[in-house]
Amino acid sequence: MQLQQFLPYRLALLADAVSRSMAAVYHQRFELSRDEWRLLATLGGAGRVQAAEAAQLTTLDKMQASRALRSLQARGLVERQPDERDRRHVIVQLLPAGRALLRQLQPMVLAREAYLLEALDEAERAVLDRALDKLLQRARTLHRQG
Amino acid sequence: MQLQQFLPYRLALLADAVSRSMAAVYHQRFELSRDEWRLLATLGGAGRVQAAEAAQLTTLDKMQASRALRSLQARGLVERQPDERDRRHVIVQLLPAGRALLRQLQPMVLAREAYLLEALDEAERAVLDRALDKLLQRARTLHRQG
DNA sequence: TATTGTTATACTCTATAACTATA
DNA sequence: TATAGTTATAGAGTATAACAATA
Repeated sequence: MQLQQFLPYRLALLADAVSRSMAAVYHQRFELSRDEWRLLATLGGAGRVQAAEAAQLTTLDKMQASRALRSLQARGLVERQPDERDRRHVIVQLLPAGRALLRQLQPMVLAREAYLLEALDEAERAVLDRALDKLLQRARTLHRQG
Repeated sequence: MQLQQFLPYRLALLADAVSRSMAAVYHQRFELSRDEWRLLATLGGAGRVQAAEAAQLTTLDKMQASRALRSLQARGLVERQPDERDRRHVIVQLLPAGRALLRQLQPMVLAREAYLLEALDEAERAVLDRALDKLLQRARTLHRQG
């Protein structure tokens, strides 16, 4: 068995390298954690959402989301308000400062993503796109079964 | 921007799900860490190698490799001996117990990898194979440049 | 009694660098 | 003085569950 050819290993290396190349922007340059960056990006397209919804959209659990949102609020980037109709819920939304930061950050990470994808032609991108979905589905099936 | 369509996010989710589906075997069933599993798999195909070589083949740094190898030795799975020609070097190799464990473990993870890849036809696998390499190359370029 | 979100805590990983022994 | 490997340690991330407020 060749570890270098083992799909899980190759995916781990790639995801790690890609993640680091993005973190160079959102972490080193904007001092956001990965979770904070994910929430910011999601809230940028989502308007007002419940905390649980924001967590679900970013694949964070409620605890990770809670901590990241608290930190974003402390920096004045997002607002958290109790939902008046059910005060157990918290409604989250970007503040202008968050929007401004996102307007700076987003083009930079999208440019990096574009640079990565330039390695592939249209047909290859289409195959990759479907392959990632299919593999994810199967990996989750394996994971559910233990 | 849609986080769900963002390549780095999708790769992270996939690599994480795939990694968990493999850890279900090597970790939960055989009580190996990811680093230990990587070293075991590599030593299975490599014979006697220097510690630094083993580290390089598994993309671990010398500290991670040192710890994982110590733990594998403590369990009687690998042997570490000083190199008589240069006693700063450590030569590592699998012991029979390590080989036996690998013979049990390897078919299980390879079966899981095969199940994942069954989601794709031959042409798709070929494209994925090249795409992963090309993306890794570009991600590393980005990472080197900061 | 159940649900949402928060807090506490312990555990694992990671990163940096100091240290040991050999050369 | 340089190298291979080990050890120490601090920081970040992760996982579980106890907890408070509300329903």
